[in-house]
Amino acid sequence: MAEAETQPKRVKIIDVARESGFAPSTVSIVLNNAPVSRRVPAQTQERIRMVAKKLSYRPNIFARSLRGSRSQTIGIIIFDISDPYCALALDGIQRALLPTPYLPLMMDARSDREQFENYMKILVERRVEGLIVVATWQLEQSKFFLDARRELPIIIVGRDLSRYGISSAIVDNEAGGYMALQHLYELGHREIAIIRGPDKMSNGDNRWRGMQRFSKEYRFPLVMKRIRKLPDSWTAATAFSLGEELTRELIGKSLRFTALAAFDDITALGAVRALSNAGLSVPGDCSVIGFDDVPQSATCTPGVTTIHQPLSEIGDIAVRSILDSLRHSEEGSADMAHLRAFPPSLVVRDSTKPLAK
Amino acid sequence: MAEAETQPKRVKIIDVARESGFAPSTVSIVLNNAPVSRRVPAQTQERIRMVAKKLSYRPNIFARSLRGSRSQTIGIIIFDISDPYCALALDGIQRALLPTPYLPLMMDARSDREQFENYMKILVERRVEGLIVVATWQLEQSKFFLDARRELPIIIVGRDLSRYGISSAIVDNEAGGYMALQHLYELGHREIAIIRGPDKMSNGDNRWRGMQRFSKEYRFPLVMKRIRKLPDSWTAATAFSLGEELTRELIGKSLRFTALAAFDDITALGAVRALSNAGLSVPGDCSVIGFDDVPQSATCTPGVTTIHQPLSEIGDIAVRSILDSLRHSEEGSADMAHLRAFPPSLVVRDSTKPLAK
DNA sequence: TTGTATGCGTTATCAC
DNA sequence: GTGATAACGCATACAA
Repeated sequence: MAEAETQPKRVKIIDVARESGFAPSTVSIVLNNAPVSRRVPAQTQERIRMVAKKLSYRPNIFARSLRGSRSQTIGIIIFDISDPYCALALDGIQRALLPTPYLPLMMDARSDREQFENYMKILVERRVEGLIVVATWQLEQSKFFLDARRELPIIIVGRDLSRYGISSAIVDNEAGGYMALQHLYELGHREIAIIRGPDKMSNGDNRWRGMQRFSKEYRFPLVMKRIRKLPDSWTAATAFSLGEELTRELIGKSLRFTALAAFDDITALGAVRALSNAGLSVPGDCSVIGFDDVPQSATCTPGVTTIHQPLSEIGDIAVRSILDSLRHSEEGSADMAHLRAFPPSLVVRDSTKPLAK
Repeated sequence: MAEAETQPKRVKIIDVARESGFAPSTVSIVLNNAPVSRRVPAQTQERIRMVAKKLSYRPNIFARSLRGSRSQTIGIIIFDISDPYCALALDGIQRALLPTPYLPLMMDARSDREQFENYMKILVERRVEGLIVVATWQLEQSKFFLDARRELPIIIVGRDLSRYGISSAIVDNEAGGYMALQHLYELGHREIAIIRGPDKMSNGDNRWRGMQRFSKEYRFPLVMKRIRKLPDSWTAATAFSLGEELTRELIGKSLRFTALAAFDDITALGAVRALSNAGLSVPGDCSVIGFDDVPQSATCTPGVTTIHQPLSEIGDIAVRSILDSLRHSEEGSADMAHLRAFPPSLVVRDSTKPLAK
């Protein structure tokens, strides 16, 4: 209704120039802190800046990006923002990006591979200067990654794709698996059921590998019949019901187990549901441990003991890595793909307790 | 590795022109389906399109946006993506946006008011053609909204700001509050504790109003001493512990209550924790109902009965509203701010059950 | 030290 | 029907 009256005319650099009495180029130089600006008198600079602020001048990004090809933005592409793990990682990344001059441009693929690739193209097209990918599973090596990597620095959070030449930042999953099993063991549990990750994890399932290492070091044999593997159909959306189903299956076989280690928190929550439905209490009859430390493991009752991922640090490193690469490519120096793995930590809540003698 | 390495050089419209033997302007006209293109022979069009595809030409958005001032993007600004409610709403919006030619440009303010306003400015600056704001609480009338509204269509999801001339899409909170209380009542509960929303909700607390209406219609008095109000410090991050605290308080006063209606799901989860810590079982000793139907109310055990918001529809309407406004302003027709309220629905899980006689 | 001229890739308005 | 040309707003090399 009110839109016909005031067409808010944008203030351009030439307006600032006129108002301050200098030429547009001078204004540009000053406002961008160009190297040459060191030779323009402080007084001039101040005057220009003042006028710019007074007119609340904001450069037109399209013109700026068209001219140079820098956009001052970092692309963030998330495989599925409904996945609480992704949301947590995103938070870390955003916080790390805040003090930098870069603007995050985020896209959510909503678990759709095609969308994911499409968005990657779009982000490159939008001239993002770097790309941070948050994808925790079901992400195979993609031709797009390699193509994109030729044009801009790129890092992936949550998966290890370093062997394909893509920098990666992840939690040390093996250490986490080790810790989870160790925790149950030290509480006195010896009959432990395990729900492993799906085969398809291109990580291989390092959490499982960590458990195997623990088993070896402590000479504590893992009994195969108490172990189930998540199917490849496992996603953030199906984790709960799969966890419930596999646990029901374990219970049905009337295998004894006094503790259960799940591949992740949501799977663990499904396990809790199954145990409860079978009339077993957690942790009374069975201790349960998860992995990831997503918000729901803290807000359910009993709170679920889990392995925490330092996503704040991971986000930090992801951002720093991108900025480093940017600087490197500016300086023409080499920039190797690297893998950063961060140590997880144990968060003890109420779903685990010492084995009653 | 002997494969032909194409340098990441961008293909421009002039390349397509050369390759197809026509002029850049003709190419532009055809590829954009401009009105004039009706007069260029089908054969020419086809040839141009073919070449464009062959070279995989993608127009430079910066040049395009600089020239015209349309960006083909819709801005989405989220007050806090960690809030599962926001995440849910976002999902609905994204899905609705998918089949349109508009690209979502999303920013997450991470609960920071200043960031929020800053991002709003940035989005306007980036020439988004419309703005969808997802903010469920703690959002007062902002000068920015009104300013922005003069430049582009804007709709807010999750709050009713229609009285300030901002289109809004929300769930019918009053109906929801009514339903929640009705559910407990029909299960036979008469001693019902209630945790109301904070005063600061600029909605006023319509959920509470709905409960009052139920109370009147059913001649079922609400007993004040069983009612607690969330403090203004209530946020997505503090909801759990506030719910726990208020419930502990209620229990401590040894007031009898056989059911509890919480302002939202997370608060309800806090209540469950408090009840459990006090040795009371849910729903055995006390039924609990939440509001929103966020994921964690389904994945905890027992699952929490709650009031579901049709966020998919709400997202749909938000997007449609923006597109309508866009069309209107193109046609110069009037475009009134409106309020759309959607009916919620009851989702019965395991945290409520009939009162044992 | 400051100003002028040029080009970034498109699209729209004209002539042809 | 098609093609040359101007303009969008800015940054930069170069001239003054």
